[in-house]
Amino acid sequence: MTDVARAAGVAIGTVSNVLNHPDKVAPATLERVQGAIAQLGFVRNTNAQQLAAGRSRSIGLVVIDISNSLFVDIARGAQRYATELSMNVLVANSDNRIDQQRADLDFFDGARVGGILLAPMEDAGDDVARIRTHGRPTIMLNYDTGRNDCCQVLVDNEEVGYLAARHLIEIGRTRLAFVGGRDYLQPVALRRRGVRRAVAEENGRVTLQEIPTENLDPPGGLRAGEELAPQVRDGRLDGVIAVTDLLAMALIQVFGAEGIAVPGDVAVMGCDHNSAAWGGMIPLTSVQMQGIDMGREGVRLLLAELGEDPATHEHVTTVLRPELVVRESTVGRSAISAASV
Amino acid sequence: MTDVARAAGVAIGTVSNVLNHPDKVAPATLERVQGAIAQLGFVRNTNAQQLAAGRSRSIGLVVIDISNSLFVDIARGAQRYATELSMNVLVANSDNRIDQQRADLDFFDGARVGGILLAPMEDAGDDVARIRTHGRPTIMLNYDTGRNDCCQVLVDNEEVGYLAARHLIEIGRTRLAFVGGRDYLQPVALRRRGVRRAVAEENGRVTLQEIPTENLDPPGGLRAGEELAPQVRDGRLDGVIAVTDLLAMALIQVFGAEGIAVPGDVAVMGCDHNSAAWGGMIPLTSVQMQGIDMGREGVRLLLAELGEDPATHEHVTTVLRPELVVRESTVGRSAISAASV
DNA sequence: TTGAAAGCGCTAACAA
DNA sequence: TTGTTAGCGCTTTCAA
Repeated sequence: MTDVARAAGVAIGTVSNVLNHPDKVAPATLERVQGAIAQLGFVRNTNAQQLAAGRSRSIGLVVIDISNSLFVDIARGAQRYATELSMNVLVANSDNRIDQQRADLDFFDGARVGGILLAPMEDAGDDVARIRTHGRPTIMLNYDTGRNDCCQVLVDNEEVGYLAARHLIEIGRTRLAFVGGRDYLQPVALRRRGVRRAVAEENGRVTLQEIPTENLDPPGGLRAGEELAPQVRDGRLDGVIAVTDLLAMALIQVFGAEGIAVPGDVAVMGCDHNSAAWGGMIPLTSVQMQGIDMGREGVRLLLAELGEDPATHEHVTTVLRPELVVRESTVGRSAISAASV
Repeated sequence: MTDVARAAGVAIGTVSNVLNHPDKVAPATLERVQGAIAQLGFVRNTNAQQLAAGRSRSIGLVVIDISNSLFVDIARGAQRYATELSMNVLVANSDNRIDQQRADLDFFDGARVGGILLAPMEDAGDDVARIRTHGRPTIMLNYDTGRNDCCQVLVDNEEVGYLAARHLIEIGRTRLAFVGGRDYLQPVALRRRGVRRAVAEENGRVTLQEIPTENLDPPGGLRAGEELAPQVRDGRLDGVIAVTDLLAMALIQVFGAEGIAVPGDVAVMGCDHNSAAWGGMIPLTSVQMQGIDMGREGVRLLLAELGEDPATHEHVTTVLRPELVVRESTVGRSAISAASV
């Protein structure tokens, strides 16, 4: 910056003003300094800037698994909104490791970012508390701490399950199964509850069986599929809600191999609109998790919290409404325009 | 840090030594200072540290599209290796926008990271040159500038095409088609060349037709599939190489809808082992692009360049060998153990 | 409107 | 082995 000042024949403080308060600088000087900046290819040192200014234009985003498309969407949404506000989002991927997640949080803490967005897998209460101690707001994405100890952006996972079950019921399916996971995972428990509610509303006209699986990966789906296939043939089952798209795709694979038609014999749908399950033979009906909105809203809440007095700040929780995405696996090809592929 | 010094009853320089040169500190003092650090929950300010030290323990990774699993793998590989070296990788996603890519590069330049890994979509020569001017090494991943103006890590894309075609030939397919894109995309041109070479080696025993598509997305694959389906029925085609996995999945989808058996009537394979195409009805044979290795090698080259005198540094290009991944879409279920699902 | 100078929190050379 | 101190590149008063 000293070089720029010399080249433009002004003092270093003026260069700083050109960068930070261009309105406080005479037009002629401004132009001269900007010329020098361009000429020298000057890029200001963010470290020094942050150190001197004591504030940051960066936001740290820590996601537990970047290979899940929900988190990619969150990153995208956060990034786009931050760009609009001329802020920056840095992404750290914890690669499904809880110790890495802690390291990522500490890194951003050390970098003195303005705030942190955290999309965790499990509870990270201690880490968040520590970082908050340092005066850095942290927003939780897609995870309900249940403690009202930070702002949160959630999707109404019970509504996810409800929407899924309603959809199957509305297309005339009456013998349903809910496949997936175990209730210690927050989203599983909530989606299950929503499914039950939708079924209960039908006063016995619709039946529901629940098939837990060891985990949420395709192999679990294959086993569940083998268990369910005979029921489909016997007419005891005509609609399946898998708690994740990956599970749904695995089920469809098994049904296909067993000669069962989807959605003819059985409609199958997922619940998290995961692009890792796209491109399959049968496009999957699912429920959109609003990742883009989640990232965007996270940034918004973060900035709101940054703008408030920490002493009086009240944590807010934004709950997003999920949306049904209807594709072939429940209604068949006929009902969908070719354009939607 | 002043607080830590006071709490431990030492000078601030000693705290710095504890952090940076623990061997230069008496064990008793060391323990006392570390105690104070833990007690106060002190996290050192990376900005100040980098400013004072003039070097950085961070690496910036700029990827053009984080929703492509190759780039996710690259990030993972880079991250894991950097962690081993107690360095940090920050990821910026350019979201397929070239101006965002430039902004990302400038951001890392401003943050004075140790070096930059760039996995670009198109040429970014100007930007890289500018950043290099600032003395920051930049390594190109998965893109050959053809100018030997920086270190590069590439996959032998001609070999990708060759491996793909060899595989189909080895399982007895003789009437092949290469589907995909246009040659202005580097990987497409190279893979096509590899396919041609494999076919040429068969001295006319194998035929090859080439079907360009408008882009590399599923819709392009649907159109190509409709063009090819009649040929399969006539027996004029028994093996297809799609230049991307997404294209391959779209082809399989069309063939399925037309009642054509894969791989019975026609074997179909992709070329980039993209997880966005997993979970489909028919697991896809493809060619592994070694993303993890690419990220890892990128970090290695970066550190090597950082360790050398810039004046004498010679750019190196590492070319990774792709690997065939055989799954059902070319050899059927029988040939694969159920475990591989 | 511009210039001068005091720090931001840390590192590293040097002195004790 | 520990303490002292001069910057690192910038922002931001305050004075001119």
